[in-house]
Amino acid sequence: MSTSYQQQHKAGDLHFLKRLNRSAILELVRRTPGLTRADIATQAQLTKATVGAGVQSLLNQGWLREGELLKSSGGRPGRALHLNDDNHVLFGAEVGVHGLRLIACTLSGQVLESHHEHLVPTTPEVTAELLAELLRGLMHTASVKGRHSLGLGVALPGPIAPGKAVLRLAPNLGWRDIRFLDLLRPHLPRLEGTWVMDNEAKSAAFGELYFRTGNIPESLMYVSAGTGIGSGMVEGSHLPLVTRGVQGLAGEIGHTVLQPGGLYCHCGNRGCAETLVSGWSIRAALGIAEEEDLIEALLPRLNEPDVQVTLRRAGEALGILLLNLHHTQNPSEIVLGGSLTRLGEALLSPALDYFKANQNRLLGTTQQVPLRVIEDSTFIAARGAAAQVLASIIHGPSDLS
Amino acid sequence: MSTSYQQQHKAGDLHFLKRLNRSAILELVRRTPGLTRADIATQAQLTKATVGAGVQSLLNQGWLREGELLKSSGGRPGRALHLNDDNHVLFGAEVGVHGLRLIACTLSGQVLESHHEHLVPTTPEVTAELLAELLRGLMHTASVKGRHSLGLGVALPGPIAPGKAVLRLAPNLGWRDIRFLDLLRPHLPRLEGTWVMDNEAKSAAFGELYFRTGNIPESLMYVSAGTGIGSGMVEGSHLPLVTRGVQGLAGEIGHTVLQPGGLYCHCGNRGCAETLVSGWSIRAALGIAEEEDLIEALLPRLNEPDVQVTLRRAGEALGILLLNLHHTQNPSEIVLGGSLTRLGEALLSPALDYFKANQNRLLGTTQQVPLRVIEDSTFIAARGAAAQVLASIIHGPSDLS
DNA sequence: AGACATAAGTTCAGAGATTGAACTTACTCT
DNA sequence: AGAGTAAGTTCAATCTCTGAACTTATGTCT
Repeated sequence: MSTSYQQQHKAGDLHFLKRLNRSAILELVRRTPGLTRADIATQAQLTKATVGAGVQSLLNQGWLREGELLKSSGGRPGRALHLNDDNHVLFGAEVGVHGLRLIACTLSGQVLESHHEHLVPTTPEVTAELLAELLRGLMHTASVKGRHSLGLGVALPGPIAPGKAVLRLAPNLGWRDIRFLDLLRPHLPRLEGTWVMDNEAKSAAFGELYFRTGNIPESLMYVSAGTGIGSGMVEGSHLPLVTRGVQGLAGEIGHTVLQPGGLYCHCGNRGCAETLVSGWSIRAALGIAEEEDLIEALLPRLNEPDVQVTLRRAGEALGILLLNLHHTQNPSEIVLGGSLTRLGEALLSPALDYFKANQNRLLGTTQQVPLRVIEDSTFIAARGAAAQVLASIIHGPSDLS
Repeated sequence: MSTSYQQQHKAGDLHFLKRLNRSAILELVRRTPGLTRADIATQAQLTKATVGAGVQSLLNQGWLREGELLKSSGGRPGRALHLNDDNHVLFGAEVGVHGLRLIACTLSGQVLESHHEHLVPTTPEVTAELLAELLRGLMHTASVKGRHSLGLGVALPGPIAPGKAVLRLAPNLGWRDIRFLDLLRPHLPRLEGTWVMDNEAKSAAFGELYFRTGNIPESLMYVSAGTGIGSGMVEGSHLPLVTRGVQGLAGEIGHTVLQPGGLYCHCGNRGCAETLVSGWSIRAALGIAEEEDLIEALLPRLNEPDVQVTLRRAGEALGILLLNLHHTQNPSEIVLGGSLTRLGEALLSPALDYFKANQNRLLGTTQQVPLRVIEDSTFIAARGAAAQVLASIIHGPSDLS
């Protein structure tokens, strides 16, 4: 199951058609900044007249701005069009196991303000209140003030019930069946626009695809390696959809079995990927206490043999996990993030080596699936949640106010 | 990457809108036979006038037929609408490792004719010629003759290059980079309509979702357990899309690693799922020759201890595979097919038991993902390929001639 | 049986979005 | 300076959907 921007099997009236064309124009400019009206007419297969009218209305509403005059190739030069980054603001937040991350960004994903609050979240209610306070702080900064808010996206560390805004489970927070947005809303009556929430790996995946310009991959998978292991898959370069699954369990790759009959996992099954590679399994293997920051504790110890062995084994498991995703969903691009990437080569080399060595076994080609590692993924999920807000407005039923 | 029915980021003109509304009406009646014009107007959010005009044109073109007068609830009774199964025919075929399967079916997926030719395909060219001959035979049967052909779908046992009609690899046929439709076309100049080809598990998955009426699952996964193991995932109940991946490797679950450092697979890697559960691994474990039919050889031997142990181990691996898919893609429904299902309980019980025992570990719910086993999956993929033809016409750019 | 209520389906003038052709604008090349 | 080319605008024509009025067909109440 995917996020659908139009759940019903609706047909369309003229108003719908107009909206569709406006959002097609906006998408084209968003993906290829500097397009001219003539370019849009060609690519969207609309007439110059329709595009002219559509662009004009998007200019008036503050979504687009006219840019420089382009070089002529023997005729009247075209006028470049760009997203208008000055009028709107998107808010994104992530509730993580070790802290709250917040950002405010523009239509093109440019970060205006960000904040990372280190803390271990307690109850959903207290966390919501604190997050709301921090968001109010962001709203009143100079670079944000005066902009029209399009909405707020919240990324959470666990599966979300599809279709409902319910966090089903966050094992590392001890939360279950939380309607987090409902807890947040009373504290933020002034934050206007669309509110959405999603799983952190799915938000991250979405943002990595959605804010990209130029050549957009057909699909993208984000693997989030932290306390647990999760993934998010986005498909469709033109209208990107996040795969969720009936129960929101899509991407719970930490609980795919890699070692039948292996160690017990906290989920009760044996041999889950998380028993081999995850923050908690590394802690368990090396005896690092919950109170210590795992990464800070390990970085000075990377030369110790037992640390090296532990990370190499974990890395090998991560490599297998990546290969299994390659043979299950075969994304156009893989992005690896989460706090564990900060451990560097000791963990990543075995993983990337295994993946490279085995990804072409079936087809015998030399084509490599691009795999990018994000060293600092602090605000990736929060920014992705903001991207989801924008997408739900552009592709959703609303009217591009 | 998914099959997209409109590859570009096109916007729409009035003609597009009309086509969209016609196909929305057709889809509604297809999914809910017996709908009235008034029902359609409600569900598609169109006015009675628009629906009336649309239905009239679909009636004239032979896609719909008027049925019985429905019971009135205190007003004029509505006229039931149904797919018109009398005018069109869809052709579907599967090239399998042990034979060719062909069907001709109606718009609603009702099989008109079918044929199963047992043989081991040789070269692509010879196979194409033979398949063409068999298809011509189907075209001239009484129940097919006179119908307007909408096209042909061909299912093949290997990954297909996305966007191109190229079979990248069929390990069990020894084929590589075959443009099968191009080989077939010269022999079938009279078979009109849209031609498509796809991987057999993907075709099967598509057909299982697409021809269903009533409550349509949001997604469906078909697991094909035969000589090798493959899967196909379809998402979106309203506009179903098959997940393919950049290289067409999505669903190659036979080569996900279940046992790091395990047995060597024919792909060169170690511990692939196929080394634990597949036609060839069962043959290897029990020493059954290629020439023998695996199923026929085993059915009389199900009481033998070594057979039971082998099948139980294979079944357990299959159970893990299903659970891993559950935690990776979380389909709304799983359908298990392929020749191995004919082995019955000995193989299936361990698989289904493991899946049932572990699928709810994360959320702690009691909700079960429906898992259906198809005992006789002979024509499932061929019929699915026919479904893909229909879908490409209804949702594609063509005009519902 | 007849009158009334209710709901399905049709008709048609009107609204609204895209179109295509003609036109204007603006730059390059000779 | 003039011809050529391409971008963008204008506007009457076209096409589809809409909304309200109308017709048709059945159930229900008296």
